[in-house]
Amino acid sequence: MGKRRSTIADVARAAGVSIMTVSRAVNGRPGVGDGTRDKVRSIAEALGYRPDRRASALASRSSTALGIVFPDMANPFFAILAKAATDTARARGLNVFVMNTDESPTRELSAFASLHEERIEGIIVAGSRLSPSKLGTALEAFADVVLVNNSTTGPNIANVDVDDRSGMIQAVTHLLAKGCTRIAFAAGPRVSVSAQRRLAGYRTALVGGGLAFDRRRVVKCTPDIEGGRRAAAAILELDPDVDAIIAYNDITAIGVMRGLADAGRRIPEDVAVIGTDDIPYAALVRPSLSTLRVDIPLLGHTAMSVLLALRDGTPLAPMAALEPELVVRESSG
Amino acid sequence: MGKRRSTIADVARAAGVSIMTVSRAVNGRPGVGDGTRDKVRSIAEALGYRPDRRASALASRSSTALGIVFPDMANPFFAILAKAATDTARARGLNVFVMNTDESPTRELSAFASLHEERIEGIIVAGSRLSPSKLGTALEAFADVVLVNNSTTGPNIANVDVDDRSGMIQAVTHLLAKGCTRIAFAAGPRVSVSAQRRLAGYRTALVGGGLAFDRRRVVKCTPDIEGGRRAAAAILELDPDVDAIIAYNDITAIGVMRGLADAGRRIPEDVAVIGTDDIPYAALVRPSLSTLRVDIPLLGHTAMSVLLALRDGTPLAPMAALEPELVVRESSG
DNA sequence: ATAATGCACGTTAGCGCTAACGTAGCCAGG
DNA sequence: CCTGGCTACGTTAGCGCTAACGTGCATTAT
Repeated sequence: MGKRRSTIADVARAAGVSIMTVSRAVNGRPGVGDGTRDKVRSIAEALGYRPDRRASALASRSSTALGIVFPDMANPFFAILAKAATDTARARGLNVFVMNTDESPTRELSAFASLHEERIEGIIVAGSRLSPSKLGTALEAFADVVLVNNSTTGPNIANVDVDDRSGMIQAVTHLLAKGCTRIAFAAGPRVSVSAQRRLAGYRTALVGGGLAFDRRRVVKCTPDIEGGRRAAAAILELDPDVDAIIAYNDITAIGVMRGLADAGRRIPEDVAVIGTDDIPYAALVRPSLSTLRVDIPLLGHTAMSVLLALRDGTPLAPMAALEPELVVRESSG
Repeated sequence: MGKRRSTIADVARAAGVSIMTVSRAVNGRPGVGDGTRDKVRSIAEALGYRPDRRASALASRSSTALGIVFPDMANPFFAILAKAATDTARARGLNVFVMNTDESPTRELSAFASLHEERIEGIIVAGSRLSPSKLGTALEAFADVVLVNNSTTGPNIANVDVDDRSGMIQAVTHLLAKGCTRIAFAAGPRVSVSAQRRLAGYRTALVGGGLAFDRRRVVKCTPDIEGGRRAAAAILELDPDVDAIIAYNDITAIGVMRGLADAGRRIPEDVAVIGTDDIPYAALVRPSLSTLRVDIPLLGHTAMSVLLALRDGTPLAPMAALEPELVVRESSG
């Protein structure tokens, strides 16, 4: 069997035409007669010819690969987001490099560098852990950028957001109505913009409800199960009579519930818990988790659609933030 | 600001050397003096030069990008596997295209085609949904292949496996010891090799335990929560007195538990349930799920390490299959 | 002293493809 | 009849990089 893969030149030779004609025929571009196009295509098929996207990108100065960067693929929120985004891209024939940064700013920068070395032009960044200025600088390497849940702006940057503030207000209001007065916040990573927005909503709603905002009730933590567990322990130490904990996201909330259980607290009788995102497991854990529901596949699909529109140069209206919806389950029932 | 990104030629000009010297210096290859190397590197840095990997791949006929293909990124098993695999690759400076096939053989083939167009040389395929012959043909396009949980072999193919058969025997034996006699299997997709292996183990253990193997107790299903729910309903219809259900994987098992709950069955009093994989949520759902524990990050890391070894031409001993470990929790306690 | 070696670099020829600009043949209009 | 315009191609010159093979010079062996 012929080991060497066939190139455009092989097809041209076999078809008795020039390589430009093959290029035009294979890419469906005008300037080829119908008969010639069909003939070239069937010969290409017979030879197993597949265009080399790298060479094509190099020559045409435009890539068919995209990138997506986020902190943690083991978090179902990002996994589902990335799934929706990559599926949307693939429906258009575009491949995507998926970069997991493990919550590390350094690794996030190195992901951007790698993507730039691949001469990727369009990327989605979800849940950046970089400061706005560092992020802004890093993003200059890309022609089109979609930021999910981040406020950094720029000429080449579009933003797709969840209305974290509003969601948080819903959560706090619900807890206040339940009679909770000692509401703590397992706040996630300080560098996360959504963490900051959730904190702002938390504070606004507390004050609006006539309660004092107490910075000591805000405990930052890593956004995973273990971080939630540690946050719960820290909160209990500061205020053993805490009666509600809102968590940065659902996996943190799950950790918080474990931490509370370890300390012998009943949920929700002693302490109510609310998460954010409504990952599929939120409804399944014990007790089932109240949370701020976000349509994650829609978010991912939207982010990619916006990126594709930027790429096409299609003008697009600024997006309204997605409104989360409070889902009350056992953990705050 | 200079919009055009700098190329190797810009660096060469600025440093007063040839582009080959820049190439050698930047890539840390021999044939450059220490002083020259440092000087070139600092000038490259100052100009913001980043090598173009596509051009480099084209010229050197070797790519620094890899691929990973699997059915469902929303399944934590694959998300965690992919995370471990991509992290291992990135530690070596390699980027990876992540392809989600949505359980569709057609999309799996199209993923391979896209990867081939990117002239990817090494890929990991986990949980292929293709027949051995179609898979074998599709994989000829790649120089190095690692198959996770698939028996297809070939000159360029390495296999990394979980010992599904053994795991299944542990599960059935445990249920037999509990006194279960009507043990059904929510079997997952028929095309999945691990489903076939789990079925074989199920059958062997049943017969070994003195029970008859009844094909009607094997109900295939999509490997997700909804599939598990439907499988449970189908199993209850065929045998209302079923006393145990083993599921293809943990998310299927979670669906099975929901289906049983919908039908008013108590778990484990009426029906015991056992899953496979031990995804992080298995321990957290209600009731907590007995499962066959697999070290998923290790599996992903191993798969990528094997791929990198193949790429390097490092000879490697054939791998022993990873042994799953039965974790008994409430669902079968 | 002289040839043989090794090292630090430079030059050349592509990798597979496409943008941009040919060119030849055809048809319409004056 | 010629001009102009169109279509269907072909030719040329790269994209940014590296493999392979120079070249010149200092060092060493003989």
